[in-house]
Amino acid sequence: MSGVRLDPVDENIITLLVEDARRSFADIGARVGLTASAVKRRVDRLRAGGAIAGFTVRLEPGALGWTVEGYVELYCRASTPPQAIRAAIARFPEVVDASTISGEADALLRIVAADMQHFERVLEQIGAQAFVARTKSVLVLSALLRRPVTPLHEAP
Amino acid sequence: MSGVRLDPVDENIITLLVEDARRSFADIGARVGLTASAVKRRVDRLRAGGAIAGFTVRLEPGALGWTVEGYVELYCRASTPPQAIRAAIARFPEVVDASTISGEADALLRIVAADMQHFERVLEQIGAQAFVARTKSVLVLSALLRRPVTPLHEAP
DNA sequence: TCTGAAACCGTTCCCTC
DNA sequence: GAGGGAACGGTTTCAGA
Repeated sequence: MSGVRLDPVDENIITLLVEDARRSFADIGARVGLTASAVKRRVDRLRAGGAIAGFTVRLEPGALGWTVEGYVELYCRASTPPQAIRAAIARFPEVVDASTISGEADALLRIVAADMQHFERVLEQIGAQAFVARTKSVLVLSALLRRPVTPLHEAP
Repeated sequence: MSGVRLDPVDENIITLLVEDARRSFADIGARVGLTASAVKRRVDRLRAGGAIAGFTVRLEPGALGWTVEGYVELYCRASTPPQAIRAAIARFPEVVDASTISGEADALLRIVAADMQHFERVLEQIGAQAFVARTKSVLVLSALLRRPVTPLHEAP
């Protein structure tokens, strides 16, 4: 699956793109010691290999009108397939992150809502799904850290 | 704080940039009915207003060698200031997301590690911090959904 | 892996609405 | 205040060596 080998130059390029994805290849090349076309070829290879999934914009939820954030643990009825969970929650744009997890709960969702009433309504609608036995939620009080995933820093 | 007003054209532009942040202004303009310079002015305004925090690359953790992911609840000793938590966990590059939360625990961390041994070692080191009373962690079994935050879809 | 040239794009300025 | 159009300089993207 992960058929990509990254050398230190690739990691430098990725780090620079994490900081600013609209940096020019010439600028990146000047920092890593390559020409623009050499950088482009490496980026193309990283995209083809799947290490780079795409380029996107970092948005400020607060500035877009999203002021309430919370996590919701989902406890599902016996033998609910993960795909059923996925299909049901994908209909809610407020769910920005969802994983099946170990432990007592079956899944953990991260929800971003415009305000508390909005959050509550989404929570009710999710709790009303047929496969949901119960939910347990916590609100985010303040964001301490929000980092993109970067290349391996050192051997574990 | 959120001194930004977004009209439907702004939301279209942001949606297109979420899909591909390296799209040219001319290409975006052709899709929203503006010229390249008009699009640039709007993007500049969105950046200045804080709605757009920057441009970045979407990476595939698995392809970069990160195979284990988990959530860690932090239970801290009485009156640990959030900034102390932040300062301590910021030293671990494996912590990609951290928030103070309501409920019994004080903070929730998301950790991305190379393998299970790596995850365990990070967990031990975080648990050994002076202000940490105990931790409770769950492993991510599979990612169901991973979405970027987008503009308001409809009125809440 | 680099060079070079052509096409393309980002950026700015001025004009119009 | 916001968009259109043109012009300049830098960038991307090929070919070819």
